[in-house]
Amino acid sequence: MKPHVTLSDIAKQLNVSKVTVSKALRGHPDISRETTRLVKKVAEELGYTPNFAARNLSSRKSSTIGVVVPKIAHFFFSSVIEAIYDEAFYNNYDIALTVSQENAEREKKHIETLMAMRVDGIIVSITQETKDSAIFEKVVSRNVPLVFMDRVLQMNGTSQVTVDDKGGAMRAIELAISNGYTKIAHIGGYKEINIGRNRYEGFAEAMRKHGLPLQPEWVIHGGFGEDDGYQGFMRIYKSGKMPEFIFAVTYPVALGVYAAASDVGVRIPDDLDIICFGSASINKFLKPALSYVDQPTRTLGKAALDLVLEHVRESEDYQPKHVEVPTELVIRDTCIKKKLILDSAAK
Amino acid sequence: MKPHVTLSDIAKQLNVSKVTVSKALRGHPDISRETTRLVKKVAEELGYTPNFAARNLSSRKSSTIGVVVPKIAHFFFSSVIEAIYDEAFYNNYDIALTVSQENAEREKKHIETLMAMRVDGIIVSITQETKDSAIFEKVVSRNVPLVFMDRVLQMNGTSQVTVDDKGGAMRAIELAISNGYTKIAHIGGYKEINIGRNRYEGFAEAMRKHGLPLQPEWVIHGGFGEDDGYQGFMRIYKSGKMPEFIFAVTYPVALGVYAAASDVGVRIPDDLDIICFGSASINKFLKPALSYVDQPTRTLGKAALDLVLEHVRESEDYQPKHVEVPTELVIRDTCIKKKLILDSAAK
DNA sequence: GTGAAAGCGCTAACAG
DNA sequence: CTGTTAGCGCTTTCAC
Repeated sequence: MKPHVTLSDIAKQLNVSKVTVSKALRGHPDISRETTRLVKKVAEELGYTPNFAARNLSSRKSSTIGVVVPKIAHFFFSSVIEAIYDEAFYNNYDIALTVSQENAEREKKHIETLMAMRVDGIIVSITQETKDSAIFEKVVSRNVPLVFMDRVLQMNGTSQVTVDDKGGAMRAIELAISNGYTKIAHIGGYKEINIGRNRYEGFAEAMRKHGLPLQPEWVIHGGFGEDDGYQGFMRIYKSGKMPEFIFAVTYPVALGVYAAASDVGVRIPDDLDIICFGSASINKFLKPALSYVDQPTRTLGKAALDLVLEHVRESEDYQPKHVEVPTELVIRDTCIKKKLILDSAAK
Repeated sequence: MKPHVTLSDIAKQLNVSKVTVSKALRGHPDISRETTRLVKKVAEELGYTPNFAARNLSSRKSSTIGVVVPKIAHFFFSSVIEAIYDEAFYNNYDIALTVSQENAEREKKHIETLMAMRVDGIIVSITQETKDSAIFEKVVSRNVPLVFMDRVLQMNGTSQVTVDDKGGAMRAIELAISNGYTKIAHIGGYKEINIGRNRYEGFAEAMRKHGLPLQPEWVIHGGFGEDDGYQGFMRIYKSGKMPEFIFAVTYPVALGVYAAASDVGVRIPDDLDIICFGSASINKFLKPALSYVDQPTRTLGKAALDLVLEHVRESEDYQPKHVEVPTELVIRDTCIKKKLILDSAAK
């Protein structure tokens, strides 16, 4: 069996040139309707499959956007990714998706692979541990459009799509305060990364604004996973000084708090109330379902893709942008006004 | 700025040929250590990035495996995918991941893209609605190694990796029976797809074996998502004939049952007990945590990748394989022996 | 409307 | 050990 049908095979059969076939297949207006029809028919019959490697090499573009995310088994990312896919599909682009597993070295390797693939642009959400921006500088110096998404690095020549982390955090804390809480803890992410830093700052600012002191025992910094939530709670618990309320930096961290609290017999939300940043589709099945600061994942994914494409298309002196999408407070079974209700009941 | 550094640029600078550079960069033993060192040094200095399109075109291979899954925001798939990535990484392969969104048309398009990319092999988990195997026949006829994973199509020339759906389902039902239940319902998947069919058959066979009749009201067939679970429960509920126990075809379906049950005031596991196929990392935070038939997702992903690579490497007359990985019953807070305990307490 | 020529950047096969 | 020769399959000019 001949390994692969090529343009020439079709051309030969029709007694036209490769060029005609190439153009016809791409629907180029140069070619007459009749010829186009014929070419397509024969291509179909022969079972022609274009060779992207050849096409990309020759055209110097790939019509694919590279994506690097730290995790995939995670509601936030898988949801954003679906949105990116949909938007790419709609724009006739392919996505080359890679997963860094929160590992900076892998991240670097993936970006190198994407550049070697000559993707038209790259969207990345950095790992927890990414410090070195060298690889990203390299991307920029190659004139490959680069968009940071959610977890970003501040860099010239790159666009960014983030959520309003600080504002969202502030409103969450203010909700807690308006519910009567004053002993408020924060299990936060690394401060080196924007989402960790900004959510912390929103927390701190809201506290300051309402004259509440920050207790060092009640401010924890760590990673963004369940384990980190578990450990974070335990550190607070063992300090002997229990807060009334915890603001968790991510949904998984909040889940970790649930697990830890349950292990030591602390009841949520009665003994300890909680709110977090982000959610998951399974939240409605949690008892109690977490109230949370909603991150519009689809908006985020779509915005990220639109930004790269914008950059891809405008070429030369494109001015990178920073898009910040707003958050929304969603109230479920935690952080509700029960204290106030109790207070008024006591009267 | 010169768009891209090429082999020739390096070659020129060193006064050697492109071939020498090419070989040196790939660590070919032909080239002396000294030359190799020099070449690599210059490549680094110049910021050389290989061009995969050119490499693939010339070598007629891509060192990448295509993957098509129906969903990504889903614990089962995201976990399997992580395993596939890890195994590919370990074997120096790249993964081209695509998501069909349970849409057969997209699935087809993705497979065409992967073939156009000349991936070395393809792993696919078909959509709920995939009927037509034509596109897969095309893959096989092109001699592209094809491995079906979890959701499979029975086809000559393809390998398969599945879990022991029937056996797992049987054991789940037998557990329920041994716990004293006789009124057992099944909210199942489409019977056209192996996982739906086999889990149903395991259920049916276990029932038969223990002399329990199948009530038509208690056997529902539908999709694999939360909605399907919700609807399925409601159909059973509205039939007026409530079972004591439900076997849900997937974890999301079970979640849908939770939601529906909660909406109509049916308590789980007291009024209605349940078990399901598959789980999720958040299960431990559910109240009650679901007992389930565990699918070893990492094993599945690794096996799928190993199978494609095996096929890729053995070329010619490779005999496709069917690997079936065993399941395990995991007991959490549902389907426990409470009925027996009650019985003995009553004596 | 169509085609001839040239080349994208790399590797395979062979020769030295 | 190194280099020469020939493409891989396609798209781009630019003629006709």
